[in-house]
Amino acid sequence: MIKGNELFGAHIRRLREEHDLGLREMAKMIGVSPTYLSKVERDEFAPPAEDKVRAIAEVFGSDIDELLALAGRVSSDLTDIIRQHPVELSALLRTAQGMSSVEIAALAKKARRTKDG
Amino acid sequence: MIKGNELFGAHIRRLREEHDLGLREMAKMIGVSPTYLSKVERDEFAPPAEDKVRAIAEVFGSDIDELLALAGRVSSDLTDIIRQHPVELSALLRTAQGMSSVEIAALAKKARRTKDG
DNA sequence: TAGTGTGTCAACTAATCACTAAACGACTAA
DNA sequence: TTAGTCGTTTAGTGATTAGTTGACACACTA
Repeated sequence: MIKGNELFGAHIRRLREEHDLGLREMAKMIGVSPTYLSKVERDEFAPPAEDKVRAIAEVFGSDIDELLALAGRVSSDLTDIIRQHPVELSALLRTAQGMSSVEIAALAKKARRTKDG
Repeated sequence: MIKGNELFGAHIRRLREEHDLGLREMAKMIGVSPTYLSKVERDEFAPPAEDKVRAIAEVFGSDIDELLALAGRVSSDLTDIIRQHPVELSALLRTAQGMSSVEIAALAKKARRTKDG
């Protein structure tokens, strides 16, 4: 889980320490230099590119979309989906603006029924 | 309306010619150089940044989200919305993947009812 | 006390993005 | 016939993104 208003860097540093993982070791796992990871973890550098964020999510078993959001990004497969029906999906998303997570989840459920059944 | 599989550049060139607008004149309206617009229109350069695409949509009265989609982009306010509820909205969008425009429009309508009460 | 592991600092960099300036040939109108 | 307009060509540029390298100080331990 992501704590309060934890920034991306602080969040992954906490995860890394909770998993007793060294900086160099983790850097190797996600394919960046230790120096870079250090700066990212202290939020001195902006969060890395999408593929690196995905690698991090995989290491810790985090939800990819949630971690990408914390990194200020949106998964590229989602923007691809929007570009296929820009008018309708833009309207849908703007309506979802201001709704609660529970309400949106209910809407997603309704969508699944519409699609399957 | 966007024709068949018209690229961004070809599309805005057609719009411009239909409106009897000169290249230099339009370039001035949207705040770029004529050179740049010429290259964009022939799809030699990638579509411009979001603000320029918005300016173009305004000139021709096009739907902004539709034109942004043709430019390979998604409005930044939409990605902001997604980042506020990444888990739920990602699920919703992936479910919408493969649905028809009509089905998605119906879902958006349902959402509006949910929201308003 | 030499060696190893920890994170950090300063200084760069390669690639991509989003453009611009100036000159050019073809055409038109005066 | 020269001045004005059209879109195009060549040759760049400044800003941003997404990182890297190598040296460094500190703590532990054999």
